[in-house]
Amino acid sequence: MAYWLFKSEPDTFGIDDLRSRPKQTEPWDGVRNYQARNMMRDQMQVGDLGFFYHSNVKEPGIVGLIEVVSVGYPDPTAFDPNSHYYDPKSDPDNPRWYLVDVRYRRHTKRNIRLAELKQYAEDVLADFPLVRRANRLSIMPVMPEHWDLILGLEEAPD
DNA sequence: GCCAACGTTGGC
DNA sequence: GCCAACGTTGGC
Repeated sequence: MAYWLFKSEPDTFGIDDLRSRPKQTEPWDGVRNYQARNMMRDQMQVGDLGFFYHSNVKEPGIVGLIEVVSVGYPDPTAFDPNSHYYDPKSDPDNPRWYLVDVRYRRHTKRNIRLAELKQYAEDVLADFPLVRRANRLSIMPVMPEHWDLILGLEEAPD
């Protein structure tokens, strides 16, 4: 079982949107970055857990927990000319983009803000990509010790 | 709105 | 295969 972090802009798709979906489940579509694709296609397993992170907002941070409920499979939006995520270079016989389905687990008790996580950027979270400057990876692995630290922060005063 | 960082594209 | 130009991400 592995841990991940999934970034999303809540104006596009936020934790509340996921909770309101049928079965509280949604394909994590539209990822067009090879590193992120590889993680979904090759590494994610059913039962893996993820942090749901809100980016591009006033106070970016971790707002919830989600669960991976499928292994990787081709992203159908890449084949749909009407989709915002359409990629004519992705061939159904040789798909370029993959996704997993994720299910809502819970909101965190509070927004565990990026600014707060950055306080640990020089020590315990030194190799956590999220706290590095100008990090653009939309999906990243979370080491178990980092996962535990962050869940501990959830219980701390805001 | 600014801009740093970084991924992608395409000319050569 | 190099690398400049360009586009996008995302914090601030």
